[in-house]
Amino acid sequence: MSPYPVQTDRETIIETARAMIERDGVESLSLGKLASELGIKAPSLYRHIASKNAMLQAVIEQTYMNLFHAYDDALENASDNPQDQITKLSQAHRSFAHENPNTYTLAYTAQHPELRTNPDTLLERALSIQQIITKISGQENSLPALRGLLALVHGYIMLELNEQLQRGGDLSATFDAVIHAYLRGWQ
Amino acid sequence: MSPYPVQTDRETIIETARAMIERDGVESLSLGKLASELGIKAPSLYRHIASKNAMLQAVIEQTYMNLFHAYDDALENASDNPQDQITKLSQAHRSFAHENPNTYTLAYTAQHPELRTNPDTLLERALSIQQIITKISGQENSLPALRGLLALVHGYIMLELNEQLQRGGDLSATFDAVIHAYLRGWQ
DNA sequence: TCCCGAAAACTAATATAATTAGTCTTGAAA
DNA sequence: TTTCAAGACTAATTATATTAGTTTTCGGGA
Repeated sequence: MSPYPVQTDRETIIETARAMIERDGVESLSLGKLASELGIKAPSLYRHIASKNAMLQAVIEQTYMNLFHAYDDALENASDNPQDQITKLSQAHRSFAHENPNTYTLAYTAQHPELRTNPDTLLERALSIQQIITKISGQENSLPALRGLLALVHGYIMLELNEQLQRGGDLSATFDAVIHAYLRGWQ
Repeated sequence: MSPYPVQTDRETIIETARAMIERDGVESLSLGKLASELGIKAPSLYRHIASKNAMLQAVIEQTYMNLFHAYDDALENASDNPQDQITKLSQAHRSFAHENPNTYTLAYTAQHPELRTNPDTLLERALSIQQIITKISGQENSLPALRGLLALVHGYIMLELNEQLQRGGDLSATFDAVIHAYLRGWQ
């Protein structure tokens, strides 16, 4: 299977890159530093990845997978009350973003089209959350209500991460209150 | 005032950079291309700007100024009904982002702390919007309600710009409906 | 056991970018 | 007319992504 003194493989590269981005920010990640952390030289990376952008794309995809895993954990700890499920999912999303601010931001603000994640990956998750929302908003409003929820959760997090909510107050409690108000508006 | 055959000045540099970013994206803006568009060589830019980051920071600040100008225009065309005022402001914000997607995204996702805009610049605007919100949510909830509104508007726009709302439907109408539901939740 | 091919590493080289150092030019003011 | 400072220029440095071409060594077949 593996010839030579194999130093690394694609999976290790992606995970190392992910960790380095999370630690130091995307801006400061170069293929040289990444290779060095892996004990190889930069050009050797091209045996495993097509380009730096392709590598970033893989990091973004992995980040979504990790986020979805956090969703799963959250749903396991939720009651069968839809309001509670949405709250738990939203909190899980926010916690994930706070634990992984740099990769989260990377995943959600990928400029280059080349870096965008396949929508189908996201669709399946969206549908299952939409089913929960339907119980609150009704069938006819479930897509708008879902879109607004995602916008609210993501927007709140981005404002926090960009330090644009600096006027004090308990930001966790405010988050919960805002979600609650939003859901009430659709009932 | 101006010695030599002056080719450019700071204001022209910033505005040209802003236009180029809007046209081609931040990623593809180099000081070389910028200088070339201005008819000079890259090192000459350093007579007017301290660094590329300082220049980006100025572009971001200008973008906020332009956004605030759009707010002013919107309020002139609004009735004295707070619900109407918030709707008009939100629509103006969204329109601005759609007309200036690249600079809008740059302004709102500046990674480097070096690029962050002075919070005081934003505070004055936030306060005047908060006054309007107070009439809907009441005094005690006005800060959370304001934060949620900004999150909702910004988050919705970012999802649109990142092409994460691809399942059809009238996105403008949905935006209005989502804002409306949110405000109802705080009444 | 030996050899050989392919995977995966390496070195060298190229192109693009940001930035710094040092020099030249010229318009305005003395 | 002389001077000087602002603003331009060229040359050089450092990083970085990427490509080309070369070397190494293991595992499987002769």
